[in-house]
Amino acid sequence: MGTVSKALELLDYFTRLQPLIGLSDLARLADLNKATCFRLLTELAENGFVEQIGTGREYRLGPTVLRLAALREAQVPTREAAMPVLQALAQQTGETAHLSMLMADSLRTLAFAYSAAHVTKVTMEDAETLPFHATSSGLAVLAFQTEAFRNAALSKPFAQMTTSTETNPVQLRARLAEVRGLGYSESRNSFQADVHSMAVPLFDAMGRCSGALAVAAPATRMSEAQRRLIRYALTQAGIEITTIWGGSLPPDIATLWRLAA
Amino acid sequence: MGTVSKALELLDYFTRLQPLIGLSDLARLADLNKATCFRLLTELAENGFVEQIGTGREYRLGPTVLRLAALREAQVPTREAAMPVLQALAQQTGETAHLSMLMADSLRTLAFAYSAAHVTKVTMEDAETLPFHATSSGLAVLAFQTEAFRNAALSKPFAQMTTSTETNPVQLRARLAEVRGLGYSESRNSFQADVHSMAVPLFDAMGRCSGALAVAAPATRMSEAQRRLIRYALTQAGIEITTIWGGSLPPDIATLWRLAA
DNA sequence: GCTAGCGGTTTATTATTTGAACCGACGGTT
DNA sequence: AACCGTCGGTTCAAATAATAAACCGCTAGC
Repeated sequence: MGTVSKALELLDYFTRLQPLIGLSDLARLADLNKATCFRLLTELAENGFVEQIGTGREYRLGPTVLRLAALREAQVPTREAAMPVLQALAQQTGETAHLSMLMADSLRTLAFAYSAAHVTKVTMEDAETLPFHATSSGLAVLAFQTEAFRNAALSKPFAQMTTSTETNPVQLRARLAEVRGLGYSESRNSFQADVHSMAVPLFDAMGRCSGALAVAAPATRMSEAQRRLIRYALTQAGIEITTIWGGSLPPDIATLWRLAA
Repeated sequence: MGTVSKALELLDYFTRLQPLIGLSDLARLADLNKATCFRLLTELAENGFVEQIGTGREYRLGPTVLRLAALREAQVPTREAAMPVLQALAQQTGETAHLSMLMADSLRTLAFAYSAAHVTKVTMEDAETLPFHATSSGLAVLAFQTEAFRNAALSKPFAQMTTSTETNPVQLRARLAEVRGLGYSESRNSFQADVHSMAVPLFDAMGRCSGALAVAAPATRMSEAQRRLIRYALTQAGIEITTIWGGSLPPDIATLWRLAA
């Protein structure tokens, strides 16, 4: 792996839960020599990708990422453009809606919207990594990737996140085939206990699946009628976001979703 | 300069005006060997910092920057938190307000807000680089940096952007001393002809100046009364944003701004 | 069917990155 | 107050990764 990737991967260790990281900690996390880590951090800092905070000399993400994000949004209005649809989806279904995108082979939460309909709801974190095998979004995205991508993803070990997490690759492949046939995915208590979620894939201009749209609810509220409602709302919102993004639905998905309506 | 910086600087060539760049173009722009440029781009792409677009194989900024920006905003709500103040400032003054931050030794526009009061207005671009010597924001920021920073910035050549641009380092130093004495800066026709702007510095938690807040108007509308209004509105908004950011005003600036009120 | 430029690849050469040891400073413990 | 561990940061020889020129196949324009 090149030096550049090492530096960029350092940025991945900054999370909502651990937004400040010291030099030695980061070197340990990234399994780098402290001197190497220091040099990389210094270069990142010189370019504003990280900055050092007063006491303890810890590092955090810097202001440059804001500038780049503003440019990216101006060119490809991904997040902002999808937000209204996401909010409408949350409102229609009365549950938490979230949008995830494929970034460098991992699926990350890009945005989410809550509904005010219930006090109990599924809560989300920004920029969380979603495991392919244990989330409806992950299944939806993985189902529509190339065989090569799927093989790579399925060859990694799967974390047993709850007692119901499916970790058998053979079973997972069967689930994915099923998802391809239905045009949407579903996951029950496999990421977090008591959470039932449904998701649809999203497609870019080249017809590649680049993310997913999902609705997650406490398992107890997922009645048959509610599942039908969510499936309908998801496919409609999926069409909308794909359109906004200038993407194109594969014909078979378009057909499946039309039948669901 | 390290390899990492070279890669990161590639990202700087993507602008609002040139959001898509081909391999050969970028190599020329960055003055890199095509092979080198290719390798760097590939590493950036593997990490989602850039992505390749269908036809022509051009590159553009990738989705990872959105994720990082979301994390940064969650930790340090810079842009979002300042937006309402910026909008109020534009409305109060009837002119264009903008916010810039120091990123890796260059000053960049982070956000701006227009007023609906006049049809003619100063328009802005996101992520634009503001020259220190020719903008009120640049003067405001430079005035409150360390002597070392100032020397470095003043030793670079200055672009003559309009016929009135001040490019004499000695004169500029005098201007900066004046800005320190006043607590705000002003620039007239020095960046764009017919644009008159005023700016105040913004300070972070360590009391370092990390950005500027400015109001820019067509020169013809800058009456004496209007300048007083803008100066007042700017200092108030400056106090507000500094507070929101958890920053602390240097005591002398606090005094100056209180007197302006 | 020619040419020029494109994105991408290869290769020996070269310069950069690397890691162990080291530094002074800080904070707790004995 | 002497000790200990760890912190952020530095040093320098050894090792590894980055580099540049030439080359490829391809497309578009003429």
